[in-house]
Amino acid sequence: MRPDAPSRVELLQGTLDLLILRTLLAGPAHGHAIAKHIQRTSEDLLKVETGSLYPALHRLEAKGWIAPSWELSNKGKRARFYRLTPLGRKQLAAEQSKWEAFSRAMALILNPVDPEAQ
Amino acid sequence: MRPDAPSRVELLQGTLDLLILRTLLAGPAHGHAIAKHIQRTSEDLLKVETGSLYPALHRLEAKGWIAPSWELSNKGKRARFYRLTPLGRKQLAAEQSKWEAFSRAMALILNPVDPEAQ
DNA sequence: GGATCTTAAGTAGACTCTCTACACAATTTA
DNA sequence: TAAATTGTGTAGAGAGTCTACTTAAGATCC
Repeated sequence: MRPDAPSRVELLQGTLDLLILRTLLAGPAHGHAIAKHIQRTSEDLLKVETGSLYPALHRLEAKGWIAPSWELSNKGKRARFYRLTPLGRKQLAAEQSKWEAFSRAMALILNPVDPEAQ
Repeated sequence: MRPDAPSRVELLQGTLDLLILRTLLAGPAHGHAIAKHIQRTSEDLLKVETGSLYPALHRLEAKGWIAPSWELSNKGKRARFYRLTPLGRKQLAAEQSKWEAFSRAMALILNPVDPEAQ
């Protein structure tokens, strides 16, 4: 058990969908595993709370971007596995480019190139 | 007058404070000018609506990060100029590094390096 | 047998922030 | 006189994340 979060960052609103969709690109997974993957892959910078995770999964399912099925986890427990739908792949691509645009816009403001910014 | 937004991106919640503080680092400015600076500097990717801008300015003022004073704009109209306070500079530094951490975390997930991600 | 830990899914409600859609006022331009 | 520009502001809706719970089943330990 890790003593405590190194320096956790709160999720910015609107980014969780993208994180979930991107995680599922590697293959189907259940909620618990998705959250762990995000936390581990982000080197513990991000942590998805269950109160954010499950509503988000239901939201994505309702929009037809992911599809669920009950299966057994590798610990032998019943778990709801989600997989990306074709629509979900399109959404992933859209959200990814939206993120890149936003990220670029932030960079433009935080690190201005123009010299007249006195 | 520009025909229409090229491809505008919505602000992610929690980033406007950072954008405002960073803008004021270049010197005092009034609300209208801050919004225009953000839009122009981001190459029209971002646009701050007045319904977001003014509540944000009042929020930052209430927290002691910016300080207002009525002055005349260069168009000769009364305008509320805000300047960064010392506390505001600290906050700017904190939010900037929070953004960088978050941005790095997103990159880790969107572009995983590890090859076992099958 | 009972207690506790781990794995897994879930809800309720608070909270924050951005947005749309307005109102208001002064000045300039047509 | 009308309309555009500059500038500040509010009300209310909507979205999404958080804290703080609840429930359940299997595993482990005493």
